[in-house]
Amino acid sequence: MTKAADGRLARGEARKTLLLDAAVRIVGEQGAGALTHRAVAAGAAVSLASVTYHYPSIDDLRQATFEHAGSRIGLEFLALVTRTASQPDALPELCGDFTAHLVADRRTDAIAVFEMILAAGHDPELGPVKRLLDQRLARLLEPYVGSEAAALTVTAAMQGLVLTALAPDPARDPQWLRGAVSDLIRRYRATPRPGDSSWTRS
Amino acid sequence: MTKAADGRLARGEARKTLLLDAAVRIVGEQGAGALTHRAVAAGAAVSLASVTYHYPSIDDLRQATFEHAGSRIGLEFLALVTRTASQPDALPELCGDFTAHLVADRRTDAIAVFEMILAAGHDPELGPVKRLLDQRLARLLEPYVGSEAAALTVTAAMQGLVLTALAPDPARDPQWLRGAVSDLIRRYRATPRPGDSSWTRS
DNA sequence: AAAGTAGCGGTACATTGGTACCGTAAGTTA
DNA sequence: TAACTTACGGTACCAATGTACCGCTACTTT
Repeated sequence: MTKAADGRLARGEARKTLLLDAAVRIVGEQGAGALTHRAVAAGAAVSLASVTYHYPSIDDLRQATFEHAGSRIGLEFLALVTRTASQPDALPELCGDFTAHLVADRRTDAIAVFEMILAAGHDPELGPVKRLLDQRLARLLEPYVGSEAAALTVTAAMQGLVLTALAPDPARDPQWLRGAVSDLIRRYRATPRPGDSSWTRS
Repeated sequence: MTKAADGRLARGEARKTLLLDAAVRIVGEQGAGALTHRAVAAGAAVSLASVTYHYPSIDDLRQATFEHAGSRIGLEFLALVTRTASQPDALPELCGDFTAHLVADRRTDAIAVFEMILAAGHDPELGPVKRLLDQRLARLLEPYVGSEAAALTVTAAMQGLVLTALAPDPARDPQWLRGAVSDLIRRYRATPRPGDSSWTRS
């Protein structure tokens, strides 16, 4: 065989993960503007050259960071929904819990994802990354809300709720997001039955 | 009276508006990271010192830019809702039109507002600015959706829809946002009547 | 063993951008 | 008219940053 296991490559991949974890933390805590080669090097306690070696240009670093953050959130959400596939009625509450925890923990990867979404507005290169994430999230909701179009709408609306909850507001109930998200999803449930009490809010 | 009209002050205010208009355009087109004293000076065709005179630090410039963008959108939305106060049933469609136009025109002030919202996540100084805008928007929807809490939820969800629509996606129907927004608001209408055909989607 | 390559530390250079400073013209107040 | 203030234009300094380059080490292939 022409290629065997290269210990160096494995080490490189591990280093990349280390760098991207640090990068996501930086973006989440200080915004996309703070993402620099040097900041990542300092955050991961490695040399500048190690960062520029794996991500030569700042655009490389940005894109990889956003993909990393997006895939982390996406996979976690996938795990959640898969876990509850047997109990579709619990989906609204579970999504509420999921997003509430995301915000309560000030998960830097969640914030980083929004930085990416926004950057996609004026950086065409990031558009596909955002669309892929949206489609993954929407597909999980599709069985519950009925159509792909409705799933995309709910996905986008959920992002809006999370975005608002991310801005600290001492006057707002910390549990607001949980209720708002579950309520939102419930309102988009497919085939509403007018007599169903779970359709209208209690 | 100790103070009379100072022509210099009036000129300064006019210059400030000129600067902020350029600043909003820059943020909307290139993101918050591109907002620099020099970029604004170039965009407004004035000297660098003129920008640093009115906004000595970059934080001053950022905050003023975000307030400027937020108030522009807020006032426009206020005008829309006020204009239609006599026909509350038309609100969903009008909001759909409003947001659709915002995105279709790639309104830089709209994009700038989102940059602000996101920046408020890690910049406490911008929190109040965002809250003020949200409250203004929510108050306009409150009569329609019934409660302040629901109005805030709809406001946040709308922002999510606009945010998604701002990222260019050739595969998505340009009219998607209009329908999604009006549908969203309709789903949050107060005291839904199950038999009403406008409640369920056609 | 020889050659090649991935990973990475160190250094350096040019650019960008925040900010300070100086001077001046025009308008305002005393 | 004299003093004062606003609103600049011009210039410069310094820190941060993107990026290129050199060289060394360890691992892999031949």
